[in-house]
Amino acid sequence: MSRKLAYRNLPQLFLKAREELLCHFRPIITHFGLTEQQWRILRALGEMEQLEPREICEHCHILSPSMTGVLSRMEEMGLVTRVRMPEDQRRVIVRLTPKSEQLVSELGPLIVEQYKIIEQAFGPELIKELYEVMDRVIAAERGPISRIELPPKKDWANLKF
Amino acid sequence: MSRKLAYRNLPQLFLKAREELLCHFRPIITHFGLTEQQWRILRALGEMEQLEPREICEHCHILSPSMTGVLSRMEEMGLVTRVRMPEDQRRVIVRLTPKSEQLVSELGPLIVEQYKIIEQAFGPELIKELYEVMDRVIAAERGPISRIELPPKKDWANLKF
DNA sequence: ATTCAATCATTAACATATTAGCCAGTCAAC
DNA sequence: GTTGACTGGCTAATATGTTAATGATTGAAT
Repeated sequence: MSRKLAYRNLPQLFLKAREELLCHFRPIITHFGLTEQQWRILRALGEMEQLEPREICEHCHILSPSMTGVLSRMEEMGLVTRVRMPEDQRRVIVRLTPKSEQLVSELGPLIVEQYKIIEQAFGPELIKELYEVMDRVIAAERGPISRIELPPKKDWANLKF
Repeated sequence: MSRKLAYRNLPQLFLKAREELLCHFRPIITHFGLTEQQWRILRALGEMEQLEPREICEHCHILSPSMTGVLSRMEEMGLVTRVRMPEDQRRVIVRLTPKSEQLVSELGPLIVEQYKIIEQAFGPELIKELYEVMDRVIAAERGPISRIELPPKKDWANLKF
């Protein structure tokens, strides 16, 4: 009874391919004492000047509960400032500090250098295709995809066999 | 001073695209009381009959320290058995249980159904291209890619500005 | 002015990711 | 038979992912 499914695990392939790329950047990022998520946020703030936590979540693909902790630690490290908006006490403005501005200006060019190296190694066409295919996947609407009907829920965790 | 880097954040695009796919499978997996990682392991064991933790780590892209906890919880739930190899007490054999065999045989077809739906929504060519591009990225050798030289390390976390 | 739904950030609880280090078991060289 | 390098699984410590719920704040409807 071959249990082999008809489709290879696509999300897992994404995971593997992503790791394949990231392993070339991780050493650079950790060299500066940052985590990958912290660098995503620094890079976003470097490009957008100022953002609200909610906007950073969307842009960097980090969930809100994680964001709270990440920003707290970054504030502690002196990498960002958090200021409540006077006109709406729920919202917050996040900015880079002089220190992190400096950090980004040093780290950014190194990342770009690494991209160039990877582009040569992978072949420029592959990189181009990558961006293109990714965009097409992301562009595919989430909504209109129908959902399969699920069988009645069993409590597998407590089922005895 | 526009800080915009020359390259879009490619690992982040992978993250987004992966999430775009996974959000169609996650409801199915959680419906059965599983996490995504647990399903990856169950699927692998369903196809390979028996595996050692080290092999599962490679196949499912889960690091060894995480694997310890995941397998412990799965053993606790009665989803896998762990047996030490007599001839080499360091190694362990992991297998499905009758319960999880049953689970996989129920869950697997639902996953396949969802793939078919996604394939129709995305277009079969896109899926095909996806698999192809992913494989090319993964095939790109990790070794021969040269590393940029890093500047002397500063302790950014404690630098005062 | 009060009520009510919606919004934003946060907390709580648990699972996993990541890095470093540990420890027992194996195996080959001495 | 010891030593020493190596392997495989594990622990520890910290950071993040994930889901659900809380709490304060706002704005619109009453």
